[in-house]
Amino acid sequence: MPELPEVECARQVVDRALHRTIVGVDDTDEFVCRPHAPGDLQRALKGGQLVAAHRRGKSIWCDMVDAGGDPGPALGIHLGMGGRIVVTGPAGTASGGDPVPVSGKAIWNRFVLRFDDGGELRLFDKRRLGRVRLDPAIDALGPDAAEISRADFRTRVGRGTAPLKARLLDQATLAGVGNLLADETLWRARLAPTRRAGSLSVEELDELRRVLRAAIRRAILRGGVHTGDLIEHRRPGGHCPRCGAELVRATIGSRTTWWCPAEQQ
DNA sequence: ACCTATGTTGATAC
DNA sequence: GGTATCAACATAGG
Repeated sequence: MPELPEVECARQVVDRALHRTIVGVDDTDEFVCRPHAPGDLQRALKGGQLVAAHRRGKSIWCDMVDAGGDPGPALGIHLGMGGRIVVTGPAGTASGGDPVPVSGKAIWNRFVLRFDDGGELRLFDKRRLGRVRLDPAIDALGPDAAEISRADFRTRVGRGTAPLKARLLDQATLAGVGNLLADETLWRARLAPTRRAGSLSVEELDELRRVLRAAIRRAILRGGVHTGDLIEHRRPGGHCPRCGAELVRATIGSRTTWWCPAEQQ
């Protein structure tokens, strides 16, 4: 599920793991922890504490201190296509806070921090496309989609010959927009995903930014991008919930894309 | 068996 | 160098 709204919720879950001493690390999943070797993360994290959880786009990273209280490497967490963060409280207490109960095989816990109070932070990810690494390259990401200024949005999004949807999905342009949020936002803005990004007027770009920010806020409040008004209609035979026209489907930016051919221009 | 999937990335070709 | 495209990644579920 993870696009920006889901990742912000996950970051808030990570907040509950702060200031707890790490006594155990399961970093044995070589795909999720790549390019680190098993044991690398354990050595870097054991005995330390997470002290802050940040997010930019779909990436989370945590500031660390070591056992002596000195700054350590940052711990980067990416949820991939379907990862979730679970943080449990001290042993014997209810597992805290996760809005949707997560249950499944232990093998789907791809990375685990165990704290001295008996609680854990887990990256639960059936699909295994999530990722954990030290000192992730956050600078490679564009500005966060929920924070980007109007001026930056105009110059970064409103250029180039790629289809508008591909531009929105480019995390180096703008961080946080995924496939569902892109379709929902373009539908709300009445813009065709096939438009060349550089062909948008300043007015269209400002409106697109306004609609995107509203869609993000709404998704955070309602529990995820899948709650968007268009999303349930993204299926064969689906119709535009505003005008009733049959939606069309195509692959744009190498992702499945649905839109209303009558309204989105 | 075959297809699709809310993401990222490295290779490739302009 | 910048830009754009897409297969590959690992796995589950329809």
